[in-house]
Formats: sequence, structure tokens, C-alpha cells
Amino acid sequence: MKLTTRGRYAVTAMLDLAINGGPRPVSLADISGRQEISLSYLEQLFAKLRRGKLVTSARGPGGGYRLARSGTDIFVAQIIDAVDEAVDVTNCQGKGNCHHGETCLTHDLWEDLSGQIHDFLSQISLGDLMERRQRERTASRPAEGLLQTLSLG
Amino acid sequence: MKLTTRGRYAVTAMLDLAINGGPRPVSLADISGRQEISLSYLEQLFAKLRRGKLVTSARGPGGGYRLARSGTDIFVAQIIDAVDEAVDVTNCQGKGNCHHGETCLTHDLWEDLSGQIHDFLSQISLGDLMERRQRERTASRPAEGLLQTLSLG
DNA sequence: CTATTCTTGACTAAAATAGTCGGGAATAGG
DNA sequence: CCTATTCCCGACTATTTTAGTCAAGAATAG
Repeated sequence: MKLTTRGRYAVTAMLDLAINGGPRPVSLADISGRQEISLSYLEQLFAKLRRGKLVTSARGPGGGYRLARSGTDIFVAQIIDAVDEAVDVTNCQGKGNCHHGETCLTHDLWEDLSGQIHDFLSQISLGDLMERRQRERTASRPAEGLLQTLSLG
Repeated sequence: MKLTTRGRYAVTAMLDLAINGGPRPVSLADISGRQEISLSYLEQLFAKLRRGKLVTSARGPGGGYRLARSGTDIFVAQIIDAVDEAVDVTNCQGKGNCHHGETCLTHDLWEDLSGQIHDFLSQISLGDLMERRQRERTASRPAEGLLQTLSLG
């Protein structure tokens, strides 16, 4: 598990799709405009998201992308996995040919650690993110918006 | 919060220090040999770890680095923070000058998400990692090592 | 005094990331 | 059929980050 800006882009784009897309597909040009991500870069990301079966596509005018299933059934970890193809964290490829034994152990530990992060992100769905967004929106409506903004950075 | 190989190196090196260092300091040359990380690269990492007050140094023969405090009191998140200086995930720097409002919300969401990962890693100490390592070691001692290896990848 | 070790800064090489470009193929709507 | 829209794909480029190198210097144990 890696955590990079590419993953963030992908999650952002998918969330945009979840929010702005209903039955009708959303074009990448729209997402590009709203989220200020380069169109061509989005194309690359969505090619991977499609291969990962997270979205479906429709060509032609009025076409675009749709979530392949409900947002409550698409998890952050799946999105990141789709665009950030896995790296092998061990440099001995699990062959155990490390020189001193220690090496492999620490690698296992890291693998384990990133596994735990993966599990964690596997529990957060797009639906959860939308819900949270909704909560924050309504909460900040009664003019307490400034405080909210400050506390959120 | 970012999760890169640099952070892994740092955690590995710190764990090596926790395991192999008692009252006497451990030289970077030793860690370099055991963990197969370039010495000069370790120097860069430990400069940051020292600035982050996670290790103390001693020059001269027999010198090296020591944990600044007990391994049970040094957490993975601190190590990663020390070497992977924070990126600003918002591209509007919290000024709220995004074009459509949506943008800032998704950024907040991501910030929140990485905050949760940060919290998670703040709960795992070097002591925990050593303990786990110990468990795995003793468990694999009675010749079941092969199975262990297979299941761990 | 000397070998060891940290300390620092500048530099380089390699890899990953982000973005560009140009040409396609499918298709909705006229 | 024609055309604009949109996905699709591969190659290419630029930028940034990561990893590693090099060289000089300061502290210190013995």
C-alpha cells in the first residue's frame, strides 16, 4: 500500500462521480473542470479504474463514466489499489535470500503494517465520504462556517 | 501523511536501532550493513530523525546513534513524519479560493482521511513492532518456518 | 595523533508522477 | 450519412521525488 497524490486524485474524482453522477454518466471534461485535474491525466486514471471494474463507460455525446455499483459498495482501498499498482515491499521477493535474517523480518513487519492500513481503508466507502461531507455542509451552514474552516486547516 | 519507501527505510532503520542498540550507540555503518541501505542515504535520514528528536548521536570511535527514548515511546507516525516532511494536500492552502467549493470539500475529506491514518500509525510503537517480531520468531522456531514464510508472502 | 564516526552541503542518477499530444473508435442527434 | 462529443490508447515529455554519491569538516575515544 502506497499513499500518493495519484491516489488522492483518484479518490477525489470518484467522489465527484458519486456526488454529481446519478443515472446519467459524467464526462471527464466535467470532472476535470470541477476538480482541476488535467483531462488527459484523468483519462489515464479512469482507464485503470475501468480495468479495476470500479466504473463503467459510455461513449459518444452525453456519454461519460458511471460508478460500476453503489457508492456504499466502493471502498477507498479499492480505488487506490486500482490506480497505484502494488509495489513489492520486500527486496528479496519473499525468497528469504536476505543476508542476515533481520532484513526479511523488518520487511514482513512493514508488509504487515501496510496491510493494516489497507484494511483500514477497506472499511471506508464512497458512501461514507459523501455522508461525512453532507454532515459538514449542514453543520457549517449556521454561520459557524469560519470556525469550521479554521479547525479543518 | 504520505506512505513511501523512504518512510519504510526510516522505520526499518529505527527498528534495527531498537533491536541492536542498548546503552551503547549503533553506527550507521552497522545499520547499513544489516539492512542494506546506502550509508549516505542513512546519513540523510538520521539527520532528519535527529532533528525530530527521535535519536541522539555520539561522534567519534564507538559512537553512533541511540533512540532518544524508550522504543515503547516512539511511534511509527513520528518516524514517518520526521523523514517525510508534510505535504500540503490542499492546493488552495486553506484559503478557500477554490473555484467551485466542491474542491475544498474533497480536499478536507482527504486531509481527514490521512489524518485517520496518521492516528492509526500513532498507536503503533517500535516496542510493539519488536514484540510482534519476537512472537513471530518464537512461533517459527519449531520447524514450521516454511509455512510461516509461505503465508507471509 | 589517528582512526572512527557523525555532520553538512552540493551534486547526480534513476524512478515515479504529472501532464501533453495526436490519432482513433463509438455513438447520439440531426 | 455527417458531425460533434466522448471515451480509448499509446507514445512522448517535463517535473518532482527518491535514492545514492562525493567531498570536506568537526568531534572524540584511545
